[in-house]
Amino acid sequence: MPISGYSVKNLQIGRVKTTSPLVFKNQNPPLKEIFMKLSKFLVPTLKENPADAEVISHKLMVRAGMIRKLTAGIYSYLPLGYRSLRKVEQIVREEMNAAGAQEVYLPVVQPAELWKESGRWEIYGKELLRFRDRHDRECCLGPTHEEVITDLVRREARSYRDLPINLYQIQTKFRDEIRPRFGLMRGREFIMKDGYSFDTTEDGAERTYLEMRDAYQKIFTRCGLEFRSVEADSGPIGGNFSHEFMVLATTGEDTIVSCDSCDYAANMEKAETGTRSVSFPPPAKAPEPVITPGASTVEQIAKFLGLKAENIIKTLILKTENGPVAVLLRGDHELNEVKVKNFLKVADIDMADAATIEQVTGGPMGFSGPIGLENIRILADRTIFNIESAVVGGNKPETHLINVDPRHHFKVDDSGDFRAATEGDLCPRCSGTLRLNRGIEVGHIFKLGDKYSKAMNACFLDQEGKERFMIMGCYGIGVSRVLAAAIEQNHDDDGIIFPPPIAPFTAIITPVGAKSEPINKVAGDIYEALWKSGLEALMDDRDERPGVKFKDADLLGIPCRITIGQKALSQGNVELRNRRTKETILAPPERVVSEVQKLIESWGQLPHAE
RNA sequence: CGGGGUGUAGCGCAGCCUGGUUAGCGCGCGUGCCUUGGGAGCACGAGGCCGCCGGUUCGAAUCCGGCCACCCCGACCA
Repeated sequence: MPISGYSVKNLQIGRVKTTSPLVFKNQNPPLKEIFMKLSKFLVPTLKENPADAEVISHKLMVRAGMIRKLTAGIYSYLPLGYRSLRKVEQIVREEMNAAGAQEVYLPVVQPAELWKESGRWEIYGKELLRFRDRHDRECCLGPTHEEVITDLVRREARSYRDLPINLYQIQTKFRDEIRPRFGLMRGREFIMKDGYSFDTTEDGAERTYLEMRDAYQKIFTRCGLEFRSVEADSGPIGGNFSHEFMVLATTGEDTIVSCDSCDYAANMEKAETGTRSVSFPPPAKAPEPVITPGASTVEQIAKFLGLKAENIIKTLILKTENGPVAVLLRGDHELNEVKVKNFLKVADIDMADAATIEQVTGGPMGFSGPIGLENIRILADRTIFNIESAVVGGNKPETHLINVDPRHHFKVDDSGDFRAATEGDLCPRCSGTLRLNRGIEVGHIFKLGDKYSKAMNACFLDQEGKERFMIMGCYGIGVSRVLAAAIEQNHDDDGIIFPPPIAPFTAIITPVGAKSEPINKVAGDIYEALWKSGLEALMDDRDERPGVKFKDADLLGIPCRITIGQKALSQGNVELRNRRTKETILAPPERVVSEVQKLIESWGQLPHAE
């Protein structure tokens, strides 16, 4: 049934006659949005969870009618999902523009030649979807656009006068993931904002990097998300020029490490650990072998000898392309492979197999120790030197050594930080304590240096007329993943709780109870008033029972629900309900706009739902 | 790619082991009545190449073989 005062006829009244194709009249609000009726909107909500969904954001997005799967890792966005997606896009766009970046749109299909030039045709692996066109030319679908952008800029920017330049696009990417999962979180086709900067100097590139970092802070703040920017491993580039932006959510796949008293934060790969050194007297006893039958793991040895894992030093034998190395770690700590890789400057690290261990140590797997270990480089995590009396492997079957003092009883080649950070570790920057949290990576910024400009000969002439390589940076945001992450972070048992800036609508108007002319009239008036003040409202004009409307409104996660029913209306009021706090207030219709505005403004001050 | 699992109505599932009339159930959908503040009730109804191909059999959703798709764990990766 039509909302009182609104019919198709009214729609015509608002139509602007364009007198000339050169005259563009901007309408606010856009014409068609004046008719946001749920009865006409494709929002197929479901009561039950889809069988193939594992994570909450996937379940809720399907149930709320935001997305539908076409095939593995590939989704269609329905009107509601697309509205939210475009909100995220728009925030990204505005902040990128404000930071001086320019929007472009690059091809999805790319020629193999470019990828061969950068060397990635061979390196990239099977995630790069390759195919041939009718002329049998090799092509691929763009998983990222370093090659294309570098090619563009090297052709068009020849002088330092053309630089710096920072270009970005918001576009569909394709990565043929081995196992797509978690809905939008790890799809094969996804929407990404990728940006690339070209500077003339290292200093300039670093300035651009910091500008992008600021822009990213603004973007995720504006999206209404709780996030951290964390230091990430920047591999061969070095320095603090790789940051990941993580949305905090207990369901996140990544672990982030942050200090509880300073602003240090890093991902697990990068996270350093602080140490205090402990002093204790020289050893009173000499190492002594003990027979440890069948006890090869740290847990077994600790149990067998009746001590804690932290009194044990475990000796890991690793294989690298430059031969095996030994790494000593405290029994309760885990290896951080990236730290070892970076320290040794090697590309590959693997746990050694039993045969290699026997060959290197002379003993079986599970009984390796540093004493008597020769012809192998030994790295020690520095925490082992705080163990006064340690247990180590004996390099013989069923044998360990006790009473071992790491400072006196064996030698190591290098000591340093080689372990994974753990909850409660000392902060590497201050005297605070490290905490571990789960997060979802939604953005990554990276200083590329001249990796691509060198490979693809992207040069410019400097003031002296000398040819130099451009210094690049790249900056990604998983736009579709932001949406999923927002839901992982903001939901409850009833459904999604969208932060207002990325909600598909700000308010949903829910007329309930027996149909009556006054209720419909008020609903229509409120609807019009909200749109006129720039607040996007969805009218639930369906002929459904109140329970159905309430459940759907909760599921969709629209921040504010305005209920118009007989009871309150007889007192001259309508109800406004905050999706997040579930608080309901009464207000007369003419105050609805200001109350909705108030509700939205108060949103940021509240703690997040999770 | 290794291991495990599932394909039956739009969605969620039972039936399969032990072959046998017309393949069921819940939700959803259509019509009518009734109801109207948290996913109501009653009645009637529409909707199925039982994933695909082949085999066994008088007879296959059911047994056998092959293929395809999807899901989970792992490895991999952003």
